[in-house]
Amino acid sequence: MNELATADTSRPVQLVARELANSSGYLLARLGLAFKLQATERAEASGFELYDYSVLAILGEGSRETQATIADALTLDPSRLVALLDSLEERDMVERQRDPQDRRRHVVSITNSGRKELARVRAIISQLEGEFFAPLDSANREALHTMLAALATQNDPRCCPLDDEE
Amino acid sequence: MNELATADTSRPVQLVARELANSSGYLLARLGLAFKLQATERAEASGFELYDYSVLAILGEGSRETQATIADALTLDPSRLVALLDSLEERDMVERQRDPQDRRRHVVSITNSGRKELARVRAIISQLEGEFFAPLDSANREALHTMLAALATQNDPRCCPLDDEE
DNA sequence: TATTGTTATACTCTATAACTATA
DNA sequence: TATAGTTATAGAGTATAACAATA
Repeated sequence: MNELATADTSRPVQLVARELANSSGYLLARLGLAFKLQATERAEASGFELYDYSVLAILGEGSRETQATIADALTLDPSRLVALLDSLEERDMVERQRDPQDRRRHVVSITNSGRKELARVRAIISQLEGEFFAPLDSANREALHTMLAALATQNDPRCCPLDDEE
Repeated sequence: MNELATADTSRPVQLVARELANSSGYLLARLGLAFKLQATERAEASGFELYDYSVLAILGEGSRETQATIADALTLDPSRLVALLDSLEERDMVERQRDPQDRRRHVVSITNSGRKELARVRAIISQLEGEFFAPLDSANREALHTMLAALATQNDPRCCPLDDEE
């Protein structure tokens, strides 16, 4: 139940301060949060946590990873990753195996079922992106992405190390 | 102390999944959060909470506001606003007065001292923006802002109702 | 002794619900 | 009875610290 929808008769809609709306940083933060919330909402409606997608995406690309490297890539505390992997493993999307070389390590890999589920979440997020960026035409969307990538590269090189073309 | 800085010798830097880095939504969320964290950090280093800036910006523009309208503009629960205003009032940046028309209401207004402090935070955030968006030249920065405003308008019209020029 | 993954603890944040004073 | 602002309560989320197994 959205209270904003019911309040529109009682008082005029309060606008964000112009000063903030004129700030690209503010818009960036606001839109970024909005996108994340919507992505979370849709993913959860289909039985995924948003982090599930990140984990599956990493495992779907790279070779088999150890928990420490996954946590590192996600900038996530290893202790938080445990519950995520427990859940993914219960649902047969990933497998944990002891590394014979170093029996302290768990080698995590994606299962066939996990790849199918990855395709499902990918489609959900992709659909959302289409809607979210709909106000921009294709050329502008590409220009936006290039600029965001440039900012991300400065902000955290781990994000977009080389401007490699898709 | 950033642990990433100390770990660079032990293992190769883990990169974000390409699939995520290629998503504009992901970059938006990541950059938005990064900007907010940096803004929070700098503001707090100067004795401000980030919300202080929002409140002061609203009061600095509009006429005198009631607590409900401020909370509405910030999409903040009125109960959370109380502590914010308490703090601002203690520091003589805002004043609360009973509305004679309706003694349940508090009319909140910015003080002269508050205007000076507003100028200070504004400068801090403005400086950060300059650094954060430095990878883009002036024309691109403007193009980016226009696109973000278009997205914000779709996402929440309360944010940027008309594309009014600065 | 140090490291990997795991579990337990404690703390912060915030949403919700009660409460008061006015209407 | 309903509303504006305030205070109190409780629950979620998470960072931190302890832990067991292995190196």
